Amino acid sequence: MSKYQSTVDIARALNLSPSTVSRALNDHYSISAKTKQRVLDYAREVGFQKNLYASRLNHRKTFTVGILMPEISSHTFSTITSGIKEVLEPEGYDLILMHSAEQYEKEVHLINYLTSIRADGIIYSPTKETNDYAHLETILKNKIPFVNIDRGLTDFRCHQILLNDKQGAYLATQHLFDMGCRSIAHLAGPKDASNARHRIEGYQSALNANGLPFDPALITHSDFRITNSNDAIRYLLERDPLPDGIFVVNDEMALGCMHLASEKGLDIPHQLAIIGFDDEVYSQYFRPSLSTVRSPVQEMGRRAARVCLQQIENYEAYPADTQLLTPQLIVRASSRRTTPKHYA
Amino acid sequence: MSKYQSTVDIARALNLSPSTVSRALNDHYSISAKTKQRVLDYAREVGFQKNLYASRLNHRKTFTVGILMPEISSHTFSTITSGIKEVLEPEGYDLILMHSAEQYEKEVHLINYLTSIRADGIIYSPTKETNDYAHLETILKNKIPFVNIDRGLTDFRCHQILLNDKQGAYLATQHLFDMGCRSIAHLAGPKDASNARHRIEGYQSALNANGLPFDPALITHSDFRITNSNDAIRYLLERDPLPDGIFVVNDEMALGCMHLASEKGLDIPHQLAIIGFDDEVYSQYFRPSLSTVRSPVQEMGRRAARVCLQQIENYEAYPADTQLLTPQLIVRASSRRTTPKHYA
DNA sequence: TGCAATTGTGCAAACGTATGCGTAAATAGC
DNA sequence: GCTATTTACGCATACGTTTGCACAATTGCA
Repeated sequence: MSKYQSTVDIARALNLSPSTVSRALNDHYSISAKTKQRVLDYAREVGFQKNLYASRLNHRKTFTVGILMPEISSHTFSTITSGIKEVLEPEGYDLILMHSAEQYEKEVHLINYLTSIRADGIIYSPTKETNDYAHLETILKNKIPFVNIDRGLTDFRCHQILLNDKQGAYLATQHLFDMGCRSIAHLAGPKDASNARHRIEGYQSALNANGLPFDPALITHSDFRITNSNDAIRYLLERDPLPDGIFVVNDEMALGCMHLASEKGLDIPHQLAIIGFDDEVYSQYFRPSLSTVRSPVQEMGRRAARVCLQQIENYEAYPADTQLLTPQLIVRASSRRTTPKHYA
Repeated sequence: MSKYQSTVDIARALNLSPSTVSRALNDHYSISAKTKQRVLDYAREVGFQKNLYASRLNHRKTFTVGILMPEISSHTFSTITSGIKEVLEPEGYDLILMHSAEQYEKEVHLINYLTSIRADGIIYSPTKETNDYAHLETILKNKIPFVNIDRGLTDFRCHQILLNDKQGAYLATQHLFDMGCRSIAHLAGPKDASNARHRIEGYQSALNANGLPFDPALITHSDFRITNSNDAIRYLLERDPLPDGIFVVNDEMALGCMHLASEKGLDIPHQLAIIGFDDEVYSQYFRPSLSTVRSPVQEMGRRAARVCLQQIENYEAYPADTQLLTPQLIVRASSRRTTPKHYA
């Protein structure tokens, strides 16, 4: 059975008091070099590890920040995390990653875990299921530094760092229009995901601005995963007449779209122009390379971390605020049908 | 300043003793329904969260398992994690993900963190820099359930779940030979990564088995990332005569390889056959679709979790042991030059 | 009405580490 | 050689929660 030694055990073994052992382990000035050496040697020999539960019982600050994400397999997640690390690790914070796997129940459990270990701050993104924020009330009541990212929260006041999804979708749709597309379909995300909704809004807004009618038959929903999207894609590809452009809610599904379109022998981009969203690492290497909308995800992580730090330093000084990041249109071969000047 | 209320605070407010409050919060049978309700209501009102540092001070078991990975952006990592969750969450364990970012120093720090919070088990993969295992001695000395995965540890006795990388590389190289390739290059991984080394061994072994000479000029190294591999890829593509097949150490770099080869106007697979390793999600959607070697990563996670559980239940009963998982050859368009019967 | 059984609550100790304070021993200063 | 200072350590307490035990209050039963 695993059993760590304690400072008391060490004290007994070396005929010292626990306080001396504790001070020796923490390199306290008042302990003689000789005693320190004795303690350190013995501690190493028995594989001593401080019990954090005891150690932190006295201390207000834990120097840990929790990151809770619904999804960990995408480029977006790992890059956000990387941005967060960039800011928080130099400040001495440990990062604890937790994964809610798009399940509300787990999210609640893990938020409780993070507050129970008295994380100094929490950076969070909700699951697709999340529409009750009762579990976040505790965080507000205790004034825990908290930042919501990537997926917006409606009717809950807190710091948020979001992408301007509507603008990104607008850019993508406008681009397809500029490339000559006049029947633009949208392969959308889940109806209950706020960023997917905003992308639909941007899509509609761009159609509207260009005098194109909004045809509900040209929009279909799936989740964000390529493996679950074949039916939705086929629905669009088998329409008659075929749309001449598709704005896809993310690159992963856009990939599936290109794949099935190729199988059908469609010429991309001339028969069908395709643009995705997210600029995954692989998107530029595709044939044809995939046009997309890039979100400054690393910057999103950095900002979230900074906002978290500010709250840690002075909670009251920073009232809840939402930052909207600006997306960038990336034009590649999957949509480049002509080359008007402004896209040169 | 954030300040949680304690059971003592609640007790004072409700004119109860801390023990009654504690029992009420834990739904202890000996507390009256009325008192429980009073406590629960008040606790909710003030946003009470149990202090885990105090709570776990008394208890041996924490029901947490730490996962420490050098890299979190790949499909491999997220799938392994998913396999681990599949086994451990139903058993009631919380999973704590930590990221060493290929830095030995961080690895040491985070291993210490995980032992300090008395994780019931640790599932781990070393960084590329790791060749000193002093920090793992503590784990052995305290008999902490521990499983190393994906990247082998040399000269350190512990439970390991690894892929048979040599066999996978052998399969890939043999396949290129079967497709008619007679000048097979290898775009390898970092020299100090054990799985990259094993893949080189498998490559050499297959050359040898087929009577092909090993030409050191046909092997070049890079790290595993596509963004850093252009020079290495160009080195191979600019050789004269051009190799007629390349076995690439992972799919990500194979993608870069296909991309640059296409830019040079090479016909894949007929002038140059390419096969990768890992079967990333996007590989099958490429054009040409990418041949690869698939590792049962989900199963790797499941097995690691099971081995971890066994140790938690009875450490002594399971002496250190290494399991080698069998890779699977996935033949797709990037290497399918002819179609001999056994690849039909 | 008296006594036993049951119910609900409080007391006190324990978990392991950190730290203010007290003090004995060693050293310095004259 | 005596006092003053410094050095090195121990004592006691605190952190917040849990839990064995004691006990008061209530109920049940004859």
